[in-house]
Amino acid sequence: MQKQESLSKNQQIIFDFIEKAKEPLKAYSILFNVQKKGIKAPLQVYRALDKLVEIGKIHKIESRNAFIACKNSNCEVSNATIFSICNKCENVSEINNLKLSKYLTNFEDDTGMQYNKYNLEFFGLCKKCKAK
Amino acid sequence: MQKQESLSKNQQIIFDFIEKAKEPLKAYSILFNVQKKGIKAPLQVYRALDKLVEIGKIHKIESRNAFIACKNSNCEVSNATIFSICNKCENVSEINNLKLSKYLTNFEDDTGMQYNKYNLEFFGLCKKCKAK
DNA sequence: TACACAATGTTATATTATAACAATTAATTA
DNA sequence: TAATTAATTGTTATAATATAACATTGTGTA
Ligand SMILES: [Zn+2]
Ligand SMILES: [Zn+2]
Ligand SMILES: [Zn+2]
Ligand SMILES: [Zn+2]
Repeated sequence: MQKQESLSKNQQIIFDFIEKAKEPLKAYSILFNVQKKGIKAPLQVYRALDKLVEIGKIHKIESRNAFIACKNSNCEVSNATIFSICNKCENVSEINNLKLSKYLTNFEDDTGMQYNKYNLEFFGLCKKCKAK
Repeated sequence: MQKQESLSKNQQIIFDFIEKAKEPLKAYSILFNVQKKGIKAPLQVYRALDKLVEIGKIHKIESRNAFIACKNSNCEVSNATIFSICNKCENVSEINNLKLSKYLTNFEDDTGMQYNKYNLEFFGLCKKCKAK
């Protein structure tokens, strides 16, 4: 079977919902909201999420257990992610900084370990919250 | 109240256990193992973990929901963490790379956001697992 | 068509984490 | 030292996140 081009029914439903959202969504919040579309069980959500993460359409924000659509054409595969997270308003956005991503992709430590993936999360206060 | 110098009883018990471990430990695994010391409930573990993370004695590996002792004198406060994670043997170690940590600490994006913390996790195959 | 694999449906359960409230211990300061 | 305040502990219950196991259905390929 060739590499999948299109999403399956459940994958599409769940991706559409995440894509429309302005903030990262939690699995059970997604479940609650797509029940009208016929998705009834957590596992149906988690399976779709797993696949969407795998193919890079969405990313998991590990520190929040939440999922966000990829808006970065540079990371069609989800092996190199950088996020900016506001600790006050919980706004999350994907950072698209070529210099930084190159730096990280090329990073080598002294242990001989071979890296094929990384996830970086920056925390702080966004401009709005800082002003308050 | 001044900044705490010494750990409380529960904090010490749980820190000792994590410190002796060679791999990151999960909260309920810790709970199971310290029950003989009189710690009976999840909340007792989570409270100690929260405090230990806050003061930088341990770190949470977000992608694994597990905790590891800090072995890096550079990050007595847990606001700047970099980990190396083997996806096969699950070995985790803290990376102490001054150049990289400086680069990240000084990182600024174009949104005017002010960062005071970051967490970076690299994934791949360690030397051992690569050889197999 | 026959095969292999991906995706779905369903029920139950495992794992991770917090709420709420009462009691106790330790540091501060008057 | 006594009163005050903050940190820590103990305890029960429950919330939130995630996976196991198994049967079935869809989909692309040979
Ligand atoms: Zn992305
Ligand atoms: Zn904000
Ligand atoms: Zn550390
Ligand atoms: Zn390994």
